[in-house]
Amino acid sequence: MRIKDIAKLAGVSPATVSRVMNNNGYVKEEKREAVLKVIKDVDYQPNPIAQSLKNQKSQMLGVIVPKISTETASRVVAGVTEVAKAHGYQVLIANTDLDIEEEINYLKFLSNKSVDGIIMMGTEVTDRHLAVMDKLTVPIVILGQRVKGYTSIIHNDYDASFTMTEYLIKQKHRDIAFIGVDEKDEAVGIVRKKAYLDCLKIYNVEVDNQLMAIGDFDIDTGYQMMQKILMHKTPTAVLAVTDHLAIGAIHALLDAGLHVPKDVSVVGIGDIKLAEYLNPPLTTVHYTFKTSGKMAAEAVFELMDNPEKQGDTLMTTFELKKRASVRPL
Amino acid sequence: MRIKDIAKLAGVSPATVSRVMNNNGYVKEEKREAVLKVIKDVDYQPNPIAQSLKNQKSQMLGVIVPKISTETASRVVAGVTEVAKAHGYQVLIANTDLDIEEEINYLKFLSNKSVDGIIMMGTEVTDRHLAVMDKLTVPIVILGQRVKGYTSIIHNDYDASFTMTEYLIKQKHRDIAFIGVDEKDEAVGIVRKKAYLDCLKIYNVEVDNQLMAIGDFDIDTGYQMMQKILMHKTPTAVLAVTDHLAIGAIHALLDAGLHVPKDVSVVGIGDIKLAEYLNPPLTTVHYTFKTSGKMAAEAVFELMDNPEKQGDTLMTTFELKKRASVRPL
DNA sequence: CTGTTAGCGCCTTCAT
DNA sequence: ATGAAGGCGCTAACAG
Repeated sequence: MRIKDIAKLAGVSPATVSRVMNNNGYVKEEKREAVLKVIKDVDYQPNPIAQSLKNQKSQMLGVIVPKISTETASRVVAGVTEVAKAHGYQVLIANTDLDIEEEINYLKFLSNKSVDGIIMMGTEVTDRHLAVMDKLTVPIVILGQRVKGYTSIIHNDYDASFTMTEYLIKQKHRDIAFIGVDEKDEAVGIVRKKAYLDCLKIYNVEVDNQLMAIGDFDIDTGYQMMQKILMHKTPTAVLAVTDHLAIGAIHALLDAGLHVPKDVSVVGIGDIKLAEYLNPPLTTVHYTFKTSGKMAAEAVFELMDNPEKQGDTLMTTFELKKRASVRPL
Repeated sequence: MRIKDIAKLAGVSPATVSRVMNNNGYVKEEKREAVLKVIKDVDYQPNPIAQSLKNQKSQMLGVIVPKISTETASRVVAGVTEVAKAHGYQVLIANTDLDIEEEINYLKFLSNKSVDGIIMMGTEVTDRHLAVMDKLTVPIVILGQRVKGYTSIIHNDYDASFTMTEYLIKQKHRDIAFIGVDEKDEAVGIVRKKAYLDCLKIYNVEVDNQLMAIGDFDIDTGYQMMQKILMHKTPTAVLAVTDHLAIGAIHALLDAGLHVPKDVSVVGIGDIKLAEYLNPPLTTVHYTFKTSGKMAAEAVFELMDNPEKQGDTLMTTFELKKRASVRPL
């Protein structure tokens, strides 16, 4: 069913139908009603692709995620879709599965007018990303990392990690192990580690390199890193840069016959949904990922109207969730 | 940059450029190379919207999910995107947030050629859904529910629930509580309950209605339903129809001073990622949601070529994950 | 107030 | 082997 058919049925021209549908231009009341009636009768819906081609707008937002099947990503997407819907937009998901090439491919693909704005939830932003991003004609917002010259929504990783470390120190912990991730991930790999180190320094707590381990993002890694640290020394507390790593660490401790938190306190960062239902409930930092997604989407719409605002950095809030996995000394 | 520009730069006609890009028709080798060079030099990418309009294909799959920020949904989407990518397709996410009206709206919206196929992960399929679905011109696959006349990918809810109940009975449990959900969700609300009841019957275990509670899908509900059941009687085992409900139940038991599994065994269904890391690790049924997503996507592509195959029902496998939350009596 | 026309960018006859 | 022309469905400019 095309606009032409509606026009014929209503005894008017296609232009009139268009005017009625888009509510612009003048059209005599009776004709308007006739058109409306036909539209309703045949349940006509205009072809969005044709509209896109004509309007040079696709009414779609593209979201590039490293791995959709993670709690973080799906919460972000939930936030994005919510705002998108409010603007009459659809959301296109590009799942890169942590493949940098894919990220760049999607960046290119999405740029050709197939979406009106891009939200990129990257882990690593390389020069090649920047090369592609510089040529983009649609607004882009980076989520999770700060990228110079581009609007970024970042989680306050530094303060979060610092606050957490400080909390442990105030509970009189001094032997605080650290389980981190590779530095390729700027926010998680570098910033959270720096905050930990800075905090130790400020409080005059000696840094023991053997109490630090770096690995991947998964639970198993947390388990292995914890084991590695235990071979050297048993800390009184462990700061893991993600909740999953913390869970792995807790299991390694239990398997080593250590009780949490009686023998060793453990904290994470991220506050996954189940953190409070773990045993013991995990002390962690709550990030508002859905809100980040909303902010990112709002920023994109903002940029669609005011491209010159490009470059802002917005920081989301966080909240320390004190739960039973920490014991004061 | 349009095809016309490329044509001009390469000294050929737009038609020739099109032929080169789509690898059809004859074009002299030297011209082909000239075109290819220009395309590479200017990093030209055709406008997918114009292609869609012309080809009457959008190269996009639509996925309607009840709530993207759930582990199930995101795993399904991961599977769909994987298969879609292999076919050169993009994935459009429609997040309904459990709103039936939205589901129907999206069904309508997606049908106008804005996607070439739809995967609907519904909780409830009403007559109004069917009315819209009947008019669809693009293939649709239902995931998670069986709908007559439509290709459906279903999880083997009956056998899974039956197997789980049987497992408890074989561990000599007789007072087996049941925490279910509303019957509006056919697969989870009705089928899993029926399997539980059938199994009790077959093994001549008496059904105690006070040991059964029905509520929502979240952890808190599991907690409350368990409390309610405990007011009546302390069962030796609890079958919760989802892992989240099981987690809530475990907490209610702990708060009531009961140990799991020493005093009460608890099992769930679904095998969320953290199930094995809970304390105690949760005995549950593992569903392959990502695989379901893949199957659904493959079925859609299949239907695009052979629409007459509409109506198949594919059942995914499941696996009983025996973990420490169950104690034999 | 309404209809005709042109064009968004691409692909596919048709003619050469 | 290649180019010109028309059309996918829609909307905006221009007449009238």
